[in-house]
Amino acid sequence: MSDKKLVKEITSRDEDFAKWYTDIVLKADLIGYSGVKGCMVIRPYGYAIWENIQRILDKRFKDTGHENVYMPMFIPESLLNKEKDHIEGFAPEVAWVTHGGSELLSERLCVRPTSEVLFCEHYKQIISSYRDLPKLYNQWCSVVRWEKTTRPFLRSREFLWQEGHTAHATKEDAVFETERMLDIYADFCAESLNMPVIKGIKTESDKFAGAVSTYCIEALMHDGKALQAGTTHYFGDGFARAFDITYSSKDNKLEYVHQSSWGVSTRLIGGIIMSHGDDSGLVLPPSVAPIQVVIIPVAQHKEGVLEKARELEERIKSAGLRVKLDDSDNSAGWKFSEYEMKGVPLRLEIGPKDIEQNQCVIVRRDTREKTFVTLDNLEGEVAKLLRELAKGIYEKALANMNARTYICQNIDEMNTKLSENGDGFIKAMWCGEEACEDEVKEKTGAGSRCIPLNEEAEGHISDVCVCCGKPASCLVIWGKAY
RNA sequence: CGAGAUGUGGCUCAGUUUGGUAGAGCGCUGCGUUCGGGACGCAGAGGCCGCAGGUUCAAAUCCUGUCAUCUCGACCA
Repeated sequence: MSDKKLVKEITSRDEDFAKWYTDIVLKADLIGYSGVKGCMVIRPYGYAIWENIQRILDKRFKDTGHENVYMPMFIPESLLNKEKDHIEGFAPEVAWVTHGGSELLSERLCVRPTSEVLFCEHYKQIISSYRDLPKLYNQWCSVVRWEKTTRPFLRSREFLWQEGHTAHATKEDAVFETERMLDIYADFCAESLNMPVIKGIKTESDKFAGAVSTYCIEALMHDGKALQAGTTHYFGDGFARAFDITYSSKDNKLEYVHQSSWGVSTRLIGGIIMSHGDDSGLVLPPSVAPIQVVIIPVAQHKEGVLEKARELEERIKSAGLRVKLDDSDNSAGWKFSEYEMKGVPLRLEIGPKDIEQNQCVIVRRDTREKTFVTLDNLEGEVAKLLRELAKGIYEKALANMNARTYICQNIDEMNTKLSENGDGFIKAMWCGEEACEDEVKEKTGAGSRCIPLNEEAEGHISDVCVCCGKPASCLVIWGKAY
């Protein structure tokens, strides 16, 4: 009955995933469009999710010794040009500032698409001894990339992110940092976003411009498309050589530093939406949900109901949770739908009948399961339900990923699996040749996502390349990507 | 960047073919009745039809350009 009304509101997820996604970002009040293509207004409810992501990650960064800084948003063209691979990779999508007021600038400035060169220039100034190392800097900022096709959160021209940039004395230290941050990202996705990811290395052709190796975490969305949720890079001493960042070692030799960089962006919000959302709207992971519990008074005009609701609000707040009491005069049914759209993990209903029996009703957003909770143990039950919901949506997302992961021996099999079961991850062996990588993408639509790091778990499924049949060098996860 | 579609009160859209006084539903405001899954009645407010040119006595409607949104490709966090 109510379902009929709900389906009218947003497009069914399985009918048209792309439209469903757009409906959610707009109707859950996450964003508004602006007058510039690909630049979105992040509204309070959407921004609050980002603030929670920031708060949790920032703590993890600081706990591992990182410091926050802020770099300028403009990069002189000559500075950007210093590292050849880097500029070649980014040139097609940088935005340029050419005028100050009506004056033509003597050198045009690019709006940062990423800040490697700024950090390098600065590191050159402040690093001179092995005693200055490591430098573990991070910045929270926005960057601009002039994308051709744009989608809210997934690919916008300006987006918010954090970028860590570190300088180390040795290759080992820099590689350790690169892998450590990848682990932090993967843990964060699992624990705080309840989104399972696969850790891997990008192939040569997919590497970051200027990197020796690029690591990534890849998540699988509900529709079977892959989303790169985060990335870390090991730079070797390539940037150090281009920018002349050297230090004197203990034995007084001049050495180049070894560097890493790593980032996650507001794209994660897109990942949350597409991992957990359903036909009623968003489903938010408790750790980052702006509102974890919404209290809906039933028959709130009746004596004692609002008072009781406020009392429960205060108790839940005191327990350290984010809670909202909706005492507006919308109907209870309207509120139910509204907060389902917004993905609030738990809904607490309190009405005259409940008060009589010293209880309330708590409904889980993901399963819609109703629990009658005695008020004596309210805080404990709420915390328990939030934990269970977090676990539940993680397992659901993991089950989706597993169900949509196919092991294939050849290209025909890849196409068969994709057309029979829908998009997903394909595990198949690869010889290491770029030509085969391209051919697979051309024939199946699925590109290489990564070479998974967790080899023992991923397994060795064949001795030969899925494409050319020559001896294989590694397992690759293939998939269509956002 | 290539192909296609769409821009009309806050939202969803009708009106454009055939030029002639800007419409509906929802939402919003006020009052009253309601309240355990998107309540109802009555009375109101709100739009130079994305923007800029052009044709015409007259343009939401025809023409040109431009911007934005969506879809599909190519390219990319």
